[in-house]
Parts: sequence; C-alpha cells; structure tokens
Amino acid sequence: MSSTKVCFNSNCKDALDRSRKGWRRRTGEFADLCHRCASAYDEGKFCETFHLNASGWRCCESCGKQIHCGCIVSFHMFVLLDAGGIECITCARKSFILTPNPAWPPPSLFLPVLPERNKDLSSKNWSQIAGSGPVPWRQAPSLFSSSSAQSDLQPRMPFEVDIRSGSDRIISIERLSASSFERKTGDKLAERLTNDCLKLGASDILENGNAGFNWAEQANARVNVPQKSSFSKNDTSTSHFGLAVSSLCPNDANDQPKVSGTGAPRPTPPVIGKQFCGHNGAELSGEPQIRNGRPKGDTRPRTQLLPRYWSRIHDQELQKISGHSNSVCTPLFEKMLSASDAGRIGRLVLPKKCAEAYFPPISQPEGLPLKVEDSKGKEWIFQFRFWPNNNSRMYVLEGITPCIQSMQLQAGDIVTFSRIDPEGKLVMGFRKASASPSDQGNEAVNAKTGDASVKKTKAGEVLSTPHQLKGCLVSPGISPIDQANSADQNSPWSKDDISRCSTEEVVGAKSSFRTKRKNSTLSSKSKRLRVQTEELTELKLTWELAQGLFRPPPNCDSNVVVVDGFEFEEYEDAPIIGRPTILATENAGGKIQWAQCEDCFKWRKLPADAFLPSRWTCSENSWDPERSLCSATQELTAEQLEYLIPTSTRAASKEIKVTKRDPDSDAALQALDALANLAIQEEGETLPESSQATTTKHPRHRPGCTCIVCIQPPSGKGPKHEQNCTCNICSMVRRRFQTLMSRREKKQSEKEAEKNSLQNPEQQNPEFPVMFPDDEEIQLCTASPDEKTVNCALQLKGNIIDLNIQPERDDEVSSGSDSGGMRRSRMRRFVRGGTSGMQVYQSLSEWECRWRPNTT
DNA sequence: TTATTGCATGGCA
DNA sequence: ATGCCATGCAATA
Repeated sequence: MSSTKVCFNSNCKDALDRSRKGWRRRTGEFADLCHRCASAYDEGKFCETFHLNASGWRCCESCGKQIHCGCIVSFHMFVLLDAGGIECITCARKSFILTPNPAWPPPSLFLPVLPERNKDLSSKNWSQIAGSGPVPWRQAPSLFSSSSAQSDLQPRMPFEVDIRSGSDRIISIERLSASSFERKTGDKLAERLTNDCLKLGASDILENGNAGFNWAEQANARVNVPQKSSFSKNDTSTSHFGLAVSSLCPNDANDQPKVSGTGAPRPTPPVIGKQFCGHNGAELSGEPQIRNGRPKGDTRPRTQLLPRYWSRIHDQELQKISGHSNSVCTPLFEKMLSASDAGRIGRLVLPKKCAEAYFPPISQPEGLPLKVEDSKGKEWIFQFRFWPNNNSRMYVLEGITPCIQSMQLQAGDIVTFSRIDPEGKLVMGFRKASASPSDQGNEAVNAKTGDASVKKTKAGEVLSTPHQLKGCLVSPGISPIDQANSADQNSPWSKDDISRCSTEEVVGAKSSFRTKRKNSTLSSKSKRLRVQTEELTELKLTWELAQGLFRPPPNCDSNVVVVDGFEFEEYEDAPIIGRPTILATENAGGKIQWAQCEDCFKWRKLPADAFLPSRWTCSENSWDPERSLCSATQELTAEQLEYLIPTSTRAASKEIKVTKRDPDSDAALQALDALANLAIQEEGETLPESSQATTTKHPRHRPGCTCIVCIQPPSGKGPKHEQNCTCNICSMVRRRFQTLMSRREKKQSEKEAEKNSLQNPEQQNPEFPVMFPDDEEIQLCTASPDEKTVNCALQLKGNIIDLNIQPERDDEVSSGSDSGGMRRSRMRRFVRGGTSGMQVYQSLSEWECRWRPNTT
C-alpha cells in the first residue's frame, strides 16, 4: 500500500494529509476523502459536485430534487417508488413512503457513519422507513403443480462475495443493492429509455429486469460494484445474488391479494445465492407493498414480518439447497410447528404475511396446489389456501402430514421455506428442535447468565441449550463436523442434512411448547407424566444432597416466603444443580462457601457466588490458585470442619467420598450428569404430542390445576398465594413442611440424646420435598427401596425431568435430622423449578444443571 | 363412528 | 384496540 494516501474521490485524488470518512465502501471501509470532498459529502453535494455529468440522475417525484441515483454516495438519498420513479428521502419521510429500495439493507447497517444530511434518517429505525426486503412472490409456475411455464421475470444479479462476517453480509447486501441496479443496465436499457422520464421504480426494475438509466457510469461515480458482475440476465454462471421479481400485485387495501400484472411488487428480501446474504428479518417485511393500495399520506403503521419467521437459514445450507451453481436460493421464512401444525390434521398454519409475501396470491379460499420440494429433492404438493377469519385470512398449507412425517417433524421443530431460482422452486427445509444427549456434551454454554449465549425468549425465559438441527438448514457457527457428528443415526436424513440451530431458535422452540393451552386435547398430564419404564432413569439423592446441589441461581436474590410459619428462601429463578457446598460467613463478615474436592476430599474456600459443577476438584479452584492442587493444605481445621459440617452432611460428604466405589453414590453424581445431559435433551427433545405444542401462556399456578406448571410451588412472579391459601399446592406444601418439621424436631431430640453416635447418614436424612409434586405426580415417581432418598425421575423420551421426592405419605414420619443444608433457617425453594424446564450450562467444562421455568 | 373441513374463539403480541 | 394465529369445535363427508 502506498504510503501517500490520496482522496478516494477519483475526481479529486488530492493527497491526504488528514483524511475524513466518506461513504462506506463495499469492503466495509470508509472512503477516505480529503477535506474538501468530505465536506461536499457531508453537505450532500458530493454528487452535484463531482458527478454532475454522470448518468443516473433522477428527479424526486414529489419535489423534483435531482438525485444521483446511480451512485453509492447518494445511495440513501432516495427511495424507489412502487409505481416507478423515485422520491428523495425527505419527501419519502414526509409522505410516509417508507419502503426502502428493495433488498437494500438498513442504512444503519452499512453506513455506520452517515453524513450529516442523513443523520435524521439514519437515526430512525429502518423499520420505520422501510419494509424492505422480502422477496416478492415471483410468479414461479413451477411451483404450481398445474403450471409448466416458467416465469421469465427474475432478474438476478450475480456476484461473488466472500461473506464471513456480519459486516461482510452487509457489504453483500450493499453489493446486491447496487448490483440490482447494475443489472438493469444490461439488456433492456433501450426499452427502459423509452419509458417516460427514466422512471426507475422498484416494480419497474423488478418486472422488467432493468433500470431506467445507465449504470455503466457508476465506475465514474465510484460505485463499487464488482466488475465481475454479469450484466446478462441469463448469465447466471457467477450468480450469487439476485433480485426476485414479482409480477403480482400487492394486496389491495384490504390486504387481500389479487393478481395484477402491473401492481407493485411484494416485499423483496435479498435473494441469496451461493453465499448467504443474511437478511436478518429487519429487512424483511411480509407486509405487501402498500404504495398502490394506500394513499401517500397513509400513516398506517407497516408491520413487519415477525422475527420468529425470519429465516435463519445459513449459507452452507443455502448452497446445499440450491444444489448447483446456477441456483440462487432465497430463504423466505420459517415457522415453528405448532401442535396443530404437526398434528394429524395435516394443516400448517402459515403466517399471514409470509403467505402473502412469498406464496402466490390466492383469491379463492380453495387456493392453489403448491409444489414444494424438500431438501432431498422430493416433491410434495400442498394445498395453499386460506380461510376467512375476522375480516382477514388465515392461510394454511394442507396436506402436509406426509411431508411432516417424512421429515420426522414434531411440534417445536421448525420448517423453513426457501425458494430456488431461477426455477422458482419452493424448498421446504426443517430444523429439529431435538438433540440427543450424546451430542450435547461439548455444547453447553456458560452458566453465568451474562453469557451472551444465554438468550431470553420474548417471554423472558432464559435458555441456553444448544440445539440440533436436522434437515436442510444450517445455522451459523456450527461446523459441518459437528453437524455430521450430531446426526441422528436413525433418521432417514443423512448427517449432511443435520445441523444445528442457534440458541435463539431453540428459545422459540421451547417456549413454544412449554406454554400450555387450556383444554388442549393433546395435553393431558397423565399422558405427559406417563412413565415409560424403559426410559426412566432414577436418580437417588439424599435430600441434603439435593439441597446442596440445588444452588441458588446466580444474580438472583431470594425472597423469604412464609408458609404456615415456615420460611422458604425463595428464588425467582430456577436452581442450579451443582456440587454441594457449605455456605459460611468469614470472620470478616464476607460470605464464602466451602467445597470439597472430588479427588482429595479437602475443603476449599470459594466465593459465595461460585457455582461448581457436580464434579469438582482442586484443580478447578480458580479462585485460590495456591490451593488449586490437591497437595495444598486444607484451610479448615478439623474443628472448623466439625462445626461447619454437621453430622448428616458429613455423612453425605462421606457418601461423596466413596462415590468412586459406591455404586449408589456414584449413581447420584452420575445422575447429576445425566440430569444435565438429559436436561439438554429435554430441552431439545420434542415433547410428546400430548405434552407439548402449545403456545398459549398458562396462567401461573392456577389452583386446582394439575398441569406441570401448577404443580410447582405457588410463588414467584405473578400473583402470589396468600399464606392462608387453601389451594392444593399450598395445602400440600403445608402438609409436607409440617411433616418435615416434626421430623426434624424429633430427630433433633434424638440427636441430642445420642449426640456422639454417628448414625447412618441415610437414616438421618429426612425426606424432603425438593419439588412439591402433587399426588398424581407422586404416583408416577418410582418408589425407591431406600426410603431416605429422593427419587429423581428422568423421563427421557417423555421429556419430563422430574426431581421428585420419594412418594411418601404425609403422615409418615420417618427419621430425619438436621443437616448442613438445614443449618440454614430456611429451605430453598425455586419458583421456577419446573420439572420440564431444566437448563444446562457448562461451566469450566463441567456440566451444571439449572432449572428453567416451564412456563412464564 | 371417525376423519375432514371450515369457521369461530380467544389468548396474546 | 387491533390483528394474528393456535386451536376448539360443529358440520360434513
């Protein structure tokens, strides 16, 4: 690179002593301009100054202002009008013509530094000014089983772009936008020139495949359009992007689609070729273009395609879908299958905007047969139709059952729709929401909730479990190897088809079927909790272990809840399952905790907020490097230890000590790992139809309800129960605690009588309801031969991970004792201790489990 | 009786 | 307040 920089403006080329930033180039860098050029740019006079004689100047349809539309510099100074022509951005804003230039990215995406002239614009959310993006439904006869001819109206702009980052994508989009125009210059320029006033409208472009002005001079104007672009409409050999065409009109004022040869295009997302130009949905708007249907002054808000329908398809998969080099794959949208969708009824409810944006317009409820290919190339024909619904329409795809079954999809899985050009084929892909435990070992995410990988659903649920994808879609960030490794061997879909989806998708998946709808014919608790014996894993934990393992969630303060005089240390969030530790207060008053090394059994002092995996050793003592070896001495003296660790806990500790030899104890710890792993599975495993697949929020703790939500202790956010609440849950809690306390008192007195006797720890451990299952659930817990253990029922395929106490009779007072865990004056209970919502994190390469709410 | 179809309802964003 | 959409459900096959 030359040491002497010159002004990026080719018409200037002044040496730069101090450069100023101009427009953003396709490389992501900004054009370095000299002071003079930069000033011109900032003042919006750059093109006037330097490109006055270049082609591409057009007049604003409203104010007549001349704008150099063919230039990257003025890229955001105008919008294309659906009916043709342009409007300067000022007028566009005034008249609420907020539709951006098709397939153009939000300016904020690729113009992080905007000149002053655009600041007001850029400060607005692009959604306010644009419903840009979605590919309009391009008449693609091949999609119709009854059609044979192929539309010729598909201008595509081939480019080669390396896309490796978001910014690259942005750049790609930028290229696309430019190329979209560039393409127009090729074959039909002459025709366009006959058009009046060289009007260049989105629809014109889309429908005619060229623009109304000569873009060939863009080089002069420093428009950074790849020169390798093909200008030939038919030359797709280097295609990477394209711009789909709609020959169909938008919906009318009533949003009812209709056929029109001259209407404005439907929403137009960037078309993706061999490289993914990841539209993020912000550019997607399923809202049909409204220009023709509404007056200019229409201020009706433009809704956009909901994020949950944004296609998250990845370039690799796009490539796979598109198959051959000439294909351009456009991700359209995706939808998580609801119970209804995945049910036997065979109807997939389509998001209205998606249906109207991406599927052919239908005027009759009967609709049209729609040919869809899966990623295997197998063709399916669905009936795309609608039902009148509240003065609107409800679009469905009928006859999807065979396809759904072929893909082995269940509610919660995601189906994706893409289009392959130039064929115009609709391709249906899918992502499974399920994941097998074996796939999960390396994919945990950090338990620290600050981890970026922990995402929140719209309902506020925190999820972090990675998920597995199957089918033709791949999410970013997962290597093909991982995908292959995670392939479900039993699936007819090959490893190549299997990939993973992002956490975000998982979020949606789980939140979707976690919620419950009343009277769901598919959801019955008995079904949900049906124990499939062969799939049931029992975890046996003493209640002390359980209490110790259930750590308060991070960053979660406890509330003290009193139920019949008993105090609960209640946490809004779900507990974390990890290695039991002993909380203590240092002499200085600071809170600490003591944890025992798995290998040497020495106790190490840790910060109070440290969360340990179920297996933890000195080597992982990152808090105290001096004691990160087992050879390091233990800080605690025997006396201190004696004080800290009460008999029962010592016993429990001892139990851990013998873990490596004791099958039962080993099982306990293994069970934790299993719990963690299973939680992932549970996270991803599609719930059986009976238990999942509802998306309606269940009211929190509905008295009398025995659903998975309501069997949890009533507390947490939302209406809390009164102390004297007589609902079944509160009654049960009371009963259990009365039982427990009487046991404790009894044990205490016994202990005092035999204070020197070291009892069998198991005999000392009172049963303690880690959870508070209702009777029905209790029945489903497999009774343990050991009455002093807590049964943790993990229903693998049923996706119920229940950590339930052993069934017991309330009047059954078994032996119990105080314990380390019970040194706390309160017991912990976790509001979000839903049994179906366990969440797994990985911390320091170890698994931790965390409960996740099963409803919000 | 069962499956399918078409519409209605109501939760929710 | 409005529209979407998941699902219930009656009518129909």
